[in-house]
Amino acid sequence: MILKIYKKLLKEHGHRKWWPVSGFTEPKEWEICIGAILTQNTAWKNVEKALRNLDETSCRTAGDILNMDMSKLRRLIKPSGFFNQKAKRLKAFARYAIGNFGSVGNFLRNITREELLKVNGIGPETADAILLYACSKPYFVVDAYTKRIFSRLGIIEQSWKYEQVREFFENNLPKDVQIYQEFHALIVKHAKECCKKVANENCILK
DNA sequence: GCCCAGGTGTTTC
DNA sequence: GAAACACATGGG
Repeated sequence: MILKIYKKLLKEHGHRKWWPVSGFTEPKEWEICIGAILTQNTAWKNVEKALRNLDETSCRTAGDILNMDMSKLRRLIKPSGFFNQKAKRLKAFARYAIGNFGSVGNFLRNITREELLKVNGIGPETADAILLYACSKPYFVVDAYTKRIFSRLGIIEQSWKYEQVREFFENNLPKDVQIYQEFHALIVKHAKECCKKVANENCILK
């Protein structure tokens, strides 16, 4: 049933090419990690401005984040909102990756979900976005859109907790990184077009 | 001016 | 536990 919805969305919207990256960081997966933190409860347009500021300042690596003055980091990411706490989160995250794994590459290869969730500022959705899109590990990313769309369809309950929804999707889909990556991207696309807070009558899933 | 956006951590019942 | 709140910018 879930796979059928996936195929319907894929047919409607095509491949989404997620996660969007410009590739200015080293490694390029690092941009996914910082984007995942910056986009917390924030429109992606605003995140792009913050990422562009980092790009223009040649802030390309975790080390660059660590070495940067806090006030400068706050200023650069200001367009993405919540800049005080996000600056702290970026620092904490970079410190964790480098301090515990030596390099971002090593971090990406060896990090576990359980460990990632212990980092301050990394909740379940951010952790799964990093695991799925930066590490290419099969964890399904659940966001507000996912809950809204699938509870409206009567497939899940609005009251389900994050882990419950994630496990539901993972248990009802082939354990396939490509599908998980594509599906989440399609859900975001679909939500923005046709499943906003006020439901669209022409929703293709109805 | 109001509402919303690819959440998370803390405080308070 | 779960509900309420703080965190902040920019676009519609």
